[in-house]
Amino acid sequence: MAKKPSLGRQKIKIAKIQIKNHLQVTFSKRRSGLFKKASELCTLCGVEIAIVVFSPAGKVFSFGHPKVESVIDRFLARNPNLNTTSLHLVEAHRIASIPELNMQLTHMLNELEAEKKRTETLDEMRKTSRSQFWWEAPIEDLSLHELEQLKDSMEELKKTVAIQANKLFTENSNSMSIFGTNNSIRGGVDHYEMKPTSTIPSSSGASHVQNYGYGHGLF
Amino acid sequence: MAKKPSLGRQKIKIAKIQIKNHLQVTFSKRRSGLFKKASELCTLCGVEIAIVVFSPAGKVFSFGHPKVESVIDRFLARNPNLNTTSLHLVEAHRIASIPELNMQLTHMLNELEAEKKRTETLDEMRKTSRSQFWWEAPIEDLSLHELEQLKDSMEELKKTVAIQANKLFTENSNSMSIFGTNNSIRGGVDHYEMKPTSTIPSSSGASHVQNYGYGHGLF
DNA sequence: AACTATTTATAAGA
DNA sequence: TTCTTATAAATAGTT
Repeated sequence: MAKKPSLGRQKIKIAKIQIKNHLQVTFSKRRSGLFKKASELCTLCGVEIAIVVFSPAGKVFSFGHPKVESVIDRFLARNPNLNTTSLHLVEAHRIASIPELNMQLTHMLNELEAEKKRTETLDEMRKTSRSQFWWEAPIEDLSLHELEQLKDSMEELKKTVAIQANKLFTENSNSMSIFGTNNSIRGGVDHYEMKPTSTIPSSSGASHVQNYGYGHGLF
Repeated sequence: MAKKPSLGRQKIKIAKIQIKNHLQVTFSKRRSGLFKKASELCTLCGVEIAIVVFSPAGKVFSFGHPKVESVIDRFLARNPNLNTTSLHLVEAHRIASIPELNMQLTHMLNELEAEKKRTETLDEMRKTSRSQFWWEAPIEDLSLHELEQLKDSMEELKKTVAIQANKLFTENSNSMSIFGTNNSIRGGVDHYEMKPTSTIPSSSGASHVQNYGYGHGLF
C-alpha cells in the first residue's frame, strides 16, 4: 500500500503562468490570500485600505476597508487627475442601447463584406511593407487577403460575443453565483464577503456555443 | 554555550496592536509583504492591480500595476462613484451624451458606406486619427484604422453588456445600490467588504439576455 | 474542494 | 531600519 505522498509545495519562478487553467487556480488562491493579508493589516494596524484587481479576463475584484470607494476618494483627493477621455467612451457604450448597437455592428459587417468584393477589382499591388500594421494602412491599400483577415477578425468577435451571450443565458438558468461563496476567513471579527459574480472559464463550455436557433444564422 | 534561541515567530491574535512601536514595525513589515504578494500576483497572472493604504498617521502608501491611477480609472469607469464630486459632472455629461453618441454612431455607419464607394476611385486618404475624440469627428475622416478602433469599442461593449446584466441581477438580488451593497454577515465592529464586480459575461442579468434573438442577434 | 510537503512570511529579539 | 531565527502561514502540486 505504498501511498503516494504529494510533493507538497514546490518552489516556482515568479513569471507569467502559461497554463491557463493553472493560472486561474493560482489567481484565485493568491487573490484570496492577498485579501486576507490586507484584512489582517487593517485589523492589526487600524489602517484604511483599498485593493482593486482586474483579472486577465477583465473581471474586477476589490477589497476595501472601510470601503473601496471611500479610500479611493481619499486617494484621489490628494492626487488630482482622472482620465475622462477613456471614461467617455466606455461609459457611453455602457449606457447605449444594445439592440441599436447590435444592428449597427451587423450593418458594419455587411458593409465590410460588400467592400471586400468591391476591392477585389482594385489594384492589390499598392499595399506593401506594412506587414505588421497593415490594418492601419489606408483602406485603398488593402488587398483582398487583408480584407478577408479583417472580416475574419470580425467573425471571431461575433463568435466571442455569441459564446458569452450563451454563457449568460446558460448561467441565468441556474441563477445565483458560481462564485458566491462568502468565505469568512478567520472566524471572529474579520470576514469578507463576495457578491455574486461569476467565473469566466474563458472558453468554458465549448458545447454551449451552439446557437439556440434564433437570429439569422450569425451564430 | 547553550544560548537562548529566539522563540521564533509566535502566533498572534489578529486584533488591533496596542503597543505603538510594535504596531509601526508590524505595519511596515506587512505592508511590504502585501505589496510583494501583489507584485507576484501581477507577474504570475498578468493582472492589473492597485493598492492604496492609509497608515494610522494618515500617510499614504500605494502599489499599482501598471499604475495606480490607471487601475483606479478603470475601476471607476465601471463603478460610477457618486461620492466623487468631480465625477458628478462627468456622469452628467455622459448621460446627456448617450443619444447624441448613438446618433453619431449611426451617422458614421451610413457615411461609411459612402466612404467605401469613394474608395473605388482611389481617392487619396486624408489624415487619420485626429484625437481621442475621433468618433466625434466628421465622418469624412474615418479610415479603416478608425474602424478598427470601433471594433475594439464593440468588444468593450461586449463586456459592458455583461456588466449591466450583472448589475441588474445584483440589484434584484440584493435590492441595493448598484455597487454599494455592503452586506455584513455578522455585524461585528469591523467589517470589510470584498466585492467582485463582474466584467465578463458570466453571471447574470436574467431578464436582459432576452434580446437574444434580436435581429442578427450579436447580443 | 481537500490534502500535505514545502516554501514563504513574519514575530521576536538583537 | 535591518538581520537572524524559529515558527506560523501560505500555497504548488495532487487527488
